[in-house]
Amino acid sequence: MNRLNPHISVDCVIFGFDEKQLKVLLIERERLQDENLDIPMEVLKLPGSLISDAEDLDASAHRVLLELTGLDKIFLHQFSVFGDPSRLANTKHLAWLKATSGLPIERVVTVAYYSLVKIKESNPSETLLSRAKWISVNELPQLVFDHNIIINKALKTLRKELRTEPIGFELLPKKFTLRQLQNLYEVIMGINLDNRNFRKRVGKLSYLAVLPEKQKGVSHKPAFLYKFDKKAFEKERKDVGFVI
Amino acid sequence: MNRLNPHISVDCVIFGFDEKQLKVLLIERERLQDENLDIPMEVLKLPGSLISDAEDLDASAHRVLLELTGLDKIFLHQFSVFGDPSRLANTKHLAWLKATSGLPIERVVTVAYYSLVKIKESNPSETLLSRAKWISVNELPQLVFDHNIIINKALKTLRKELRTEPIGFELLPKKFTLRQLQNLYEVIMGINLDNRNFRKRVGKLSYLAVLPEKQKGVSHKPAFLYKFDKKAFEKERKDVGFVI
DNA sequence: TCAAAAGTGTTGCGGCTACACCCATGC
DNA sequence: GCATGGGTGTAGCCGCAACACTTTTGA
Repeated sequence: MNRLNPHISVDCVIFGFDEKQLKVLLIERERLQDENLDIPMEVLKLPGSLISDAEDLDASAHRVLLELTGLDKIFLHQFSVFGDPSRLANTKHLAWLKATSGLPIERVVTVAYYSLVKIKESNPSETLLSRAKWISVNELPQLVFDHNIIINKALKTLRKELRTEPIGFELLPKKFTLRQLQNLYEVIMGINLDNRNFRKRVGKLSYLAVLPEKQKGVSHKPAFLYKFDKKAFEKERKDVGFVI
Repeated sequence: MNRLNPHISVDCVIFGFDEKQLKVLLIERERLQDENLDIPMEVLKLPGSLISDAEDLDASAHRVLLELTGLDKIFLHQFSVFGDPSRLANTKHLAWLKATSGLPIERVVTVAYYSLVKIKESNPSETLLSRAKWISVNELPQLVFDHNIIINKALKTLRKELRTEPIGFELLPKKFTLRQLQNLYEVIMGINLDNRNFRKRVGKLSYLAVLPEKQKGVSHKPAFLYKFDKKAFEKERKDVGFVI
């Protein structure tokens, strides 16, 4: 009863932020034994997996993520489904999938998740480490199947959510400076923020708590460290007006 | 090649607004020939269907909707996937599904859409008319499978989208009064809006166009009619600041 | 002492809220 | 003429944008 279900998969777009760039964690697919290396074929893919029969979708996605980053209980949101009947039409990619799964694949509908991880705290398992790569979202190569489309939609979703949900913190270390937070918003949203106004704004947030601690070892005035206070956020959350 | 795919379905939460209440279009399921009417069983369900093999997900949802409302090219958004392995666990419901589909159902992952329709312009086909019912979201009975959960999530999604997207118009007649628009927001969001301020606000919107026409046959001062100008909206759309 | 980033206040403007009365129509 | 909902203006407050200099540290 714990067979793989060859009709449904999950794919995870795992975002990370390295202080300068927004990145995505991609996997170098296995080479086939008889692969003809003269015929070039995309080698990078999103981490994903067919679901297994008795497994919930969210559980599948968590499993993929745990295997890949060593991280448990992290931010993970289902954001879309991709089910175009021709999404696996690329014959090279399909042959690869059949060979590696050992299953008779016909049509696969994939449930897409996006995840936010703290790059420095992630810890890929040994076996995957060598095949996993953080790639900047601005320098994505052609990926297998429809994975570029999936990432684009994940990015759009992330930008939208970031405007209304306090999820930026998920991409930063537990303790972070206001400058790091500002950079994160600037990079992901593609905007510039006035430093003073930004500080005034976030200074009012009850759920952004300053710590009695400063940066160390920087060759300039060290900044105070902050943390996201989840409990304060849950308490304070009040939905504001709407925009028509 | 156009068999039904017994692993994946679509379900549509079709919202309508009747000036006072937000409603959902539900279907009375067929009775089984040998159904024991002494054993009560939920009779209402969301309109939905297994997808067919060569059909895109969106196309399936559009098909369901066209059959049900006679409406084509209407607002339809995929908003979630429900894939809990035990979502079909209710043995009565499952027996019913097997009997009506004639297929060996094991696990079905369903892709959920929500749709906004103008109740008065919808026109269910003869065969469905008698089995389709508009039910207020405040008076929902127990439905089959996990359909109550699906509707709740659709409602949450609708409220969220309504705050940032101009989709309320989809629920109103092509020509509507400002009072109708205000009622719609008040009912769906569960808030009260100051009439003067509401008018001032929407008065500024370039994409809300007043028509040289008034209501007729009302026993009070007739209101001007407005329409949503989609082109003006597309042009004007500029993403505003973000909320952290 | 220099380089690099942290941190800080004020002013003007525009948008939001709160609030009460007259108007046009059908009956 | 009365009941019903349509339609209008103002004043105060708050939040947001614009803008430049001093401070603290390591090298």
